[in-house]
Amino acid sequence: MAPATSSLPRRRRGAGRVTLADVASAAGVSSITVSRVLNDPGKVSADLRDRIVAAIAELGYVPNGAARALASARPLLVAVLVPSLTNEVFVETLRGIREVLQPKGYQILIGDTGYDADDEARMLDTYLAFGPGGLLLTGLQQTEAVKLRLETLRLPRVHMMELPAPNQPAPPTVGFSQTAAATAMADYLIGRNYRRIGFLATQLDHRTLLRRDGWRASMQAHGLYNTDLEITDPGRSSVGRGGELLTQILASGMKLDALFCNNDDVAQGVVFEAQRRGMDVPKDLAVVGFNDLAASAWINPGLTTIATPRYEVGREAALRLLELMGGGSAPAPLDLGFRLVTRGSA
Amino acid sequence: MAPATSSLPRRRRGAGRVTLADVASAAGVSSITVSRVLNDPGKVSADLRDRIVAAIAELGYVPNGAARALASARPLLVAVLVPSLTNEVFVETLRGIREVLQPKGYQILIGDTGYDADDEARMLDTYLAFGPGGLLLTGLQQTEAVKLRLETLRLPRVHMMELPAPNQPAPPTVGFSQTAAATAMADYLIGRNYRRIGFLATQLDHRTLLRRDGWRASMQAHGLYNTDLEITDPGRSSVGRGGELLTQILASGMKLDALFCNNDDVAQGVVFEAQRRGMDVPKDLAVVGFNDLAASAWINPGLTTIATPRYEVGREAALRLLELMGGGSAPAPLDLGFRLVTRGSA
DNA sequence: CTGAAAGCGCTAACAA
DNA sequence: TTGTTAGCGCTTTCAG
Repeated sequence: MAPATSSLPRRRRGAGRVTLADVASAAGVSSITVSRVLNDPGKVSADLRDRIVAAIAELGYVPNGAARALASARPLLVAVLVPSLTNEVFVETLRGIREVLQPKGYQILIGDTGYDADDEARMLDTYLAFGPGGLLLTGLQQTEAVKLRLETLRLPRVHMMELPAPNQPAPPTVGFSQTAAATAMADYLIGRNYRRIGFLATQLDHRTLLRRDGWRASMQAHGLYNTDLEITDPGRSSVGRGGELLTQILASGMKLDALFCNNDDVAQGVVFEAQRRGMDVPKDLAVVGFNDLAASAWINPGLTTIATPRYEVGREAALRLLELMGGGSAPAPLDLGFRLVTRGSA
Repeated sequence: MAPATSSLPRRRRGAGRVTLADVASAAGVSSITVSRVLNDPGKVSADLRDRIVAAIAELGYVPNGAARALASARPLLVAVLVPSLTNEVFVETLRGIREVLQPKGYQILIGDTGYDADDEARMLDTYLAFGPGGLLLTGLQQTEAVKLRLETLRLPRVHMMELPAPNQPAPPTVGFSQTAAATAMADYLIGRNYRRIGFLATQLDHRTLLRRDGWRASMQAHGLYNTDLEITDPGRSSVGRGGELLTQILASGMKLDALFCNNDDVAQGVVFEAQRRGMDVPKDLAVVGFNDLAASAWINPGLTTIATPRYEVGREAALRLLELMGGGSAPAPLDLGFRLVTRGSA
């Protein structure tokens, strides 16, 4: 006698994962009923539901997301591209994103572009292959190729952290004015009677350049601008780099009464190094940063800085993306502002 | 005359994404040939290949990952569960993981469990639905339900950061001995003639408890152990919390000559707060941490701490996972060790 | 080197 | 409330 299963098509691939059909036959129902229990339990009678739930548990069934995505054409993923995971700022943005998207059933594919536009382009293609329902991108500086692809795909997307030029057509964006924030900070320093205010720019990503523009605007408006005051270092920002750069500045004989660092990591390093050299911050050198990282309130002296709404940027961007994915129309850019936080360092 | 396409089945779902078949007909070949160009270009003649590549570019074709995963049963994802993305340690572990897995074509699904075993369990189920080829988990303390599910699934997995008890059956693991590291640190302090060495435990995750055990072992071996020396705070670790806890300790009138903090964040906060109070570190109070975060070398005084091989843990764990996914047999636990880094703080 | 047919596991549409 | 049928877009198997 032939084995009972001989007439069934032999399972060729996919070793032996438990499928919907397995659960269905164990519970004595059709697959679609099991599917309903999973997706819309209200549509199945309590009786059957219990039997099916029991069968699922017993067999250890795990739904196959690929099959589900393919059949329903309803995306389960959102791709998020940030420049760095090492940076507290983007981690908090991600937290905001997650808190909005996860309850809605979306999983997040996180891409770390390493501040590199070409890597971003490659990563985008990879992630697109997973059929995400939407995209969350950092900044507005994508490569031309990426922009083109984004346009032709017509995939819902929201850009984060910056703001488009006013009165220009722009993709949905949630952020704040990096430039205005830097101008506010420079104005503050000038108001405190600092005159030789250096700008220390590391990393040189687009947001750093916007901050430098903001500082320049203020300095020029007050007749204090001078090219020498711009100190540039293409390396990655870090506390250590901040210390090293202060050492270089001092060695160069450059005279400054204040130093505006493009971010808090660097500013903290400058403060630590100044301390090590017995300099008094802010008397010998005022130091300010950008972002208000968690530790900035606790170092000595506390760091004067710009508090950026990164968590809120994440939340609001995700909220807008949700609307877009639901068929809503493109929202206007949202400016979430910033806050100047004054502490002992300037 | 009926339109040329009238005999084709009407496309019901999935609006209008460009498919393999579209590319195929544009290039005048069959879909499978296009598929081969994508997956194994060597098997297609240069002539056809060029035509197909052109068609792909022209139509802006993006492969559908769900369909590919479903048809090939070859997983494209690896799920990684870490307790926190805010923690530099895990971010560096992730970097190691990515550097190994991405060149092999795997994308990474990152889960942030928030140090919560139940959330970890939920997250695992969600991620399992994406059909990952393997799992990278932090620690060895999963809930019973999770352990059971992991056993029945027989999904390749590697645990990170800790080490299983010796001579016990254990899942593949890459890490180092948290306990031995803490013992080494306590021994070091004792060797420097510190006697009243407090242990400041925040967060209370499993690795913190292991570190406490290591400290206890050393203290007991030297007859210096005393329950009062254990200071416990269930809140999340942070620089700020470290400062607050030092304040509490001082207010309580407790006398200590050294403080062993369960991680560097907290230790940094303690150092900053001590500084603020005009205390001399290490004379009035020696302070040590755990992990050797980037900033720990730069604060004043530099922090004596344990350098942990988290980047290597990520790399090695990913390498082992790759082997397992390729059908290799379970590797023995790998101990990557640690390094005691002495700086000014103790 | 290229293609036809079948089917991965699930859900949408329609029927009973 | 439940089931039947077809098909999502791709790759596998097997032929040519």
